[in-house]
Amino acid sequence: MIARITSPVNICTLTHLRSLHASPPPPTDKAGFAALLQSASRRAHLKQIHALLLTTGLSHKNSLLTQLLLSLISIPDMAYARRLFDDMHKPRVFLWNTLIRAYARSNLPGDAIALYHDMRRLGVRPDNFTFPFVLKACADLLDVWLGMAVHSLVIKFRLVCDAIVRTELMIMYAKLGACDSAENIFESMSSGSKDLVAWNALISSFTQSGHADKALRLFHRMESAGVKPDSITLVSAISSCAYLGCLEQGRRLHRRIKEEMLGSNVFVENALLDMYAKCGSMEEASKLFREMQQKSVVSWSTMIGGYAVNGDSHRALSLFSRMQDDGVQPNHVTYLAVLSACSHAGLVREGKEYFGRMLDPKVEHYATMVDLLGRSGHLEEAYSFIKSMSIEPDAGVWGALLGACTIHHDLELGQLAADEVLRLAPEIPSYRVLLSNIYAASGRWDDVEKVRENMRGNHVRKAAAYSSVELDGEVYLFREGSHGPWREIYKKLDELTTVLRGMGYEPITGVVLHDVESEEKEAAVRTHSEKLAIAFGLTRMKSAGTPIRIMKNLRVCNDCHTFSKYVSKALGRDIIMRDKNRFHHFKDGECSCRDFW
DNA sequence: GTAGGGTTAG
Repeated sequence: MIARITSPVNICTLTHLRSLHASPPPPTDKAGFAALLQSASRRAHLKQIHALLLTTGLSHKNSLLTQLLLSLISIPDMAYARRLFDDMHKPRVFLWNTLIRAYARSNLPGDAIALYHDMRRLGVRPDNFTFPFVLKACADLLDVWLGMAVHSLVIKFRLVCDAIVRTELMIMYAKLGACDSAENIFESMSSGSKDLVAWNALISSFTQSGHADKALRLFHRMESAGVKPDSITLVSAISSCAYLGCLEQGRRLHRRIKEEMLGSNVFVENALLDMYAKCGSMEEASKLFREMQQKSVVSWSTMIGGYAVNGDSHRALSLFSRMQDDGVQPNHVTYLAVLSACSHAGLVREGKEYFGRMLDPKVEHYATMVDLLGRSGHLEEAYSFIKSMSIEPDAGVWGALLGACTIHHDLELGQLAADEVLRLAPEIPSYRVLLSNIYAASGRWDDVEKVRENMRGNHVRKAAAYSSVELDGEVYLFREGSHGPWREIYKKLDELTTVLRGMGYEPITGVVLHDVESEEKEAAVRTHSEKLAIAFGLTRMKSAGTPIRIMKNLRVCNDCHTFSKYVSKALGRDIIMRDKNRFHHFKDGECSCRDFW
């Protein structure tokens, strides 16, 4: 009888029988229940088994309830799992850990912490398994005080020497932005316990939290210490190069992977594709893409997104159709890349068609559509599109409308979008800057001042603009008007400006938002970080065939854009500039964005 | 019976 119930087919039969006859015979021993639990995957089955279990007087009921709980977590049905847990008599630490882990993994860090508190209140002693889950939850909550409190408990329970707990502590601090604390923990490890996973954990945490420079320094230190990188180390190192725009370093890593047979796989190759794309070299990206033995949906999406930001929307879209011909199913990131390709090229009709093909568009896809409509001048349509949304628009959606209103100088709609954006994301400075830009463009300096006053009052600070250039593997950083040790750069810039003026270049001072005289405005745009970077590139990179590659942390201004076009024409020198949104490939006085950005 | 590191966008 028991043997018959254990096969899945017979469970179906059991359920079927139940519907025909009132009460099928339930399993009578532990093995019977265990087998039933193992083969039941549906919530309804588990609930039936739970009900059956409650009616039996089995001595092993507790271990069966544990199994049932594990099954519920794997579905996952956290609410039901929690009810079951609360009904259990004195659950052991294993179960507490399992439930805390389940909350931490289900993106419910607050529930994980609350459960930890319940556990402590009932006097259950946490162990070395408990803290990795609790620390992950602290990191996800972005709560540094809580993280520090848990750290002190780790010390109290004498678990600070546990390698895994320590790695998790390190990751938590890095994610919380406390890089120094993360490094201190790393340094406190003996060289014996600094294993590859510990190195990788810190390097990848730095990469993912926007400290790519720290990640690369640590990567070099790891190699100096004689630890051989594996594919996971390489992914982080390559991603850091992508973030910083370090093409030379990225190429060097690629060469080493081939020559030294360092462990490569599709993750590493995807990171390389992205690095080439983010460094503005789609030629190298597509060469690698052709050579790749195995391509995942991420490989395709990276290439499509790469072509999109580099201004080659038509290649992006034809790659998208090739991908589908190859039978690769696009995911929501692929669609973001496709829509952004349409947006960068102003392909409104195509964008609408692709959007229409999506079964379950997310809020980011709506934001990209608003960007596409608004950027190409269909502001009212973009606004109606937002109003017709079936999901709640977020700050990104309204921000896209605000950005479009800034481009097309629509003060009224821009004001409306800004109100929504500031309500939803008061802490993001770039949106306030956009609003002040609209006011400035309309000459409303009092309103500009009000926005700035408000930013000061709320301690919201605009990110300082900078540009960077990589030379011989080193990154050189330039800030607006910075008078570093580079007198030659200013000299070069003056000479260049004179030549360009002779060709018809006039500084565009509309981008200067201060209400000042035009001479002062000219002085302000003269030393924008992009121009300093260009002058630096020209003085230090003599080979005319090599393009000057510049990374800008914010959007490039109209004047620097025009300036760069003139430079590319006057000197026959290509300039490749990555800004916050996209690439600008300047060649023979033209830009790949066709002045649409 | 439970634990640490990786790719696209945001």
